[in-house]
Amino acid sequence: MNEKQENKKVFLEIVSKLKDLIIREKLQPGDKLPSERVLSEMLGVGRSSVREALRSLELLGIIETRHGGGTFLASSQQYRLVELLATFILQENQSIRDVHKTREIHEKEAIRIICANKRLRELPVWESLFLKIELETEVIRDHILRELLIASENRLALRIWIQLAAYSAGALKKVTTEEEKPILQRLLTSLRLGYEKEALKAYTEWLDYL
Amino acid sequence: MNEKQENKKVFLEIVSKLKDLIIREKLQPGDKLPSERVLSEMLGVGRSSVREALRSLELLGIIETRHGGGTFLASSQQYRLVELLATFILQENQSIRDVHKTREIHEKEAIRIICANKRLRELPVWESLFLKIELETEVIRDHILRELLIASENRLALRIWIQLAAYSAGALKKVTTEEEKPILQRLLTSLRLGYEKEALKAYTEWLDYL
DNA sequence: GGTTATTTGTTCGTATGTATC
DNA sequence: CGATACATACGAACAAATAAC
Repeated sequence: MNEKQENKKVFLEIVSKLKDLIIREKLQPGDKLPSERVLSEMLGVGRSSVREALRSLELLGIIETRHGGGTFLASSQQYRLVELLATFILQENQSIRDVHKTREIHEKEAIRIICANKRLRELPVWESLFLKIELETEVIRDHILRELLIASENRLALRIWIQLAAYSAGALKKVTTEEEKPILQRLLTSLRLGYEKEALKAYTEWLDYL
Repeated sequence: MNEKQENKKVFLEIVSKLKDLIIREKLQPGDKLPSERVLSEMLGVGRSSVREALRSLELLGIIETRHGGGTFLASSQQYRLVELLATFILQENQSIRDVHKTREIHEKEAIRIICANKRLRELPVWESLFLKIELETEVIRDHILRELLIASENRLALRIWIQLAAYSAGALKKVTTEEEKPILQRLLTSLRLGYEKEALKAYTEWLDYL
């Protein structure tokens, strides 16, 4: 796929080559990458340049390095969207709003998909969540939302949502209050019955408590 | 409070210090950062470590370096992050179905947002597109969809969509056929009138021609 | 448990190409 | 054109952490 792009910068080429390597070797999270010296020889570049590329990927959270151990594909693909966005890019209100809006897009779509599918509506997890909300004083917001995303059976959307949720985690309330309980239960009940409109309405109401 | 964050990694400390520097000195896009050697002395670290930090920020698009010129705060602060992470996330996620579904999520949401907003509905671009479809034999699908995403005024969603669209570009038809014309025109007309339901229906019909 | 080899962490020196004045 | 400042890139060297035996 990637023809020789004649990148002026060596380290960018290495980043690209590393990406190819990860795909070609089908490396899984936690797998070990070749050592810096081996990469340096393999690619015919200096070790310093290899390090510059590896560091860049490390800052992104794509790889993890252990001193004396080696370099590994990140085990928790949480990436570092959170800190990076927060510290560098997301000073503007517009960007913050975009993150929340995009989260909401995926959450609402998950609700729609579940409502439209009998099998998904009847998953036992909704009853479990209902009881959990009933019994526990605090429920973690994202836990509920994650279940929605998981149930909607779109792994890519789930992955995107996880990144966005990780960012919002710092800015939003983490747990639900007593007030939200009835709203949430209405959401879950509507969901199980397939009442899309009511479910979405409850979801929208819930957003007001953020 | 405490400046010293006790990061194990020097390069991460430098990244952090650079962030502080940018804020403290109130550097604006395009402004010059101290040279590598100066930074190296200022922070009491080796030049290679400084370079590793600078490269990381460069990959993120936060700074730009000009060979022989110096290092500058990036003029266009873009979501480079989205593009970078997208390549990795999309590669891990080998399900093309998920890519299409996620595309559709964003496209449908864009339609909803436009329908719900008078100002967006009245954008001249819809009439232009309508005429274009009328006059030209072939219209590029993604061109139409991109306009929808742009109009929905969520830059993050737009960037995500662009990545998804690029990824699925090889698998889908690129241009519209004669048959699709009336459907598309119905979509655009409904959009301008704010008939969300009809617009979404036309969109769904259009999907069948993919 | 200890020794050795491997690997990353960090710095430094050197040579080279580029930009600016 | 020349001089200077700067980034680019490589490689050597040693420290420190880990892994292997």
